[in-house]
Amino acid sequence: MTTKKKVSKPTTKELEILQIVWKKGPASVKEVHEALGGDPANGYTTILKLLQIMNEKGLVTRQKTGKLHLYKAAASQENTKQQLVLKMIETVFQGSASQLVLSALGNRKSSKEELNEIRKYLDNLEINDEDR
Amino acid sequence: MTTKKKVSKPTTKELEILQIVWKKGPASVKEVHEALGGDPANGYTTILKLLQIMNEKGLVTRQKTGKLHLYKAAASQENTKQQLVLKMIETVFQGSASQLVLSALGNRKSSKEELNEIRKYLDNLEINDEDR
DNA sequence: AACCACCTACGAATATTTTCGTAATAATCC
DNA sequence: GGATTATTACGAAAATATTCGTAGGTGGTT
Repeated sequence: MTTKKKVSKPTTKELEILQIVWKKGPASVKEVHEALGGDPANGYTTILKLLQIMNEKGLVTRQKTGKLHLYKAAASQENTKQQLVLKMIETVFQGSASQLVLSALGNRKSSKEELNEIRKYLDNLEINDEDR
Repeated sequence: MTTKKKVSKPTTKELEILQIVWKKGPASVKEVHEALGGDPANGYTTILKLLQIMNEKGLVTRQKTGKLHLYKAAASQENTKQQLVLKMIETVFQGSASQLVLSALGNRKSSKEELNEIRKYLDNLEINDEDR
C-alpha cells in the first residue's frame, strides 16, 4: 500500500505562488514577486513571508545560493492539483467525480478540441481497464 | 441578458451547511445541527451563528414559523457548485476546463457507468453545438 | 574598512473563519 | 401568572490567513 504524505493543503495565496514556482522552477522571492505583479502588486515582504511560511509547512523547499534563497515546490503540480480536485469532489460533489466533470463541462468554456481530448482520454481509460 | 447575482462564495463550513439545506429543503437550526452530528458534533450555537452569518451574506434566506426559523439556500445547488468549479478552473487550471476534467478522471474514482454518462454528455454537447 | 544594494528574519497588525458561553426572547404547560 | 423548555441574539475568543514595517545580515565594490 502506498503511504500518503500528509501535506497541508495550500491556501488561495499559497496556490498562486505555487503556480509560479511550478512554472519557473526554483525561483527567488524577487522573481515570484515580480511574476505576481498584477494583483495590485503584493508587497515584497508579504511574498517573502508567505514563502517562509510555506517552507515551514512543507509546501516548498528552499536552497541558499549565494545571498538569496531559491524556492521550489515540494510536491508536483499534478499531485497537488489532483489533491485539490479530490477534495472538491468529496466536499462539493459527494464523492462523484463524474458530477464534477459534468458541471465543469456545463459551463460551455470548452472548445471542440478540448472535448475531443477528453473523449480520447475516455477511450484510453476504457482500453486499459482490466482492474476497475 | 441574464444579470449575474453577486453572492459571496461560501467557506468550507458554510458549504457543509448548504449541502444539508439543499438536501432537506427549508430546515431549522436543530435539523442542520443534527444532520452534521458526525464531525465530532459541532456546537449548536456554532451552527446557529453560521446560519445567521450566511443569512447576512445572502447565502441563505430564512422565514420565521412559530418560534423557529427555517433556513433555505438562496442559490441553487447547481449554480453554486458551478461557481465553485469555475473558480477552481480559473485558479488551479489556468482557465482550462478540460484540464480539470482530465485531472478529475485521472484519480480512477469513476465507474464504467459514470464514464459512459460523461461520454453521452459529450455527444450531446457536440450535437447541439451550432454556436461554439 | 566603509558603503551600498539587496535579501532575509521577525513581530505585529489586520482580516477572515470558526467556536462557544451567556443572556434575552418566545412558546408551552401547570 | 410562573416555571420550564426551546430557540435566538450577541459578543467575544480562538484559529487561520494575509499584509507590512523595520531591523539585521550578506556580499560586492571602492
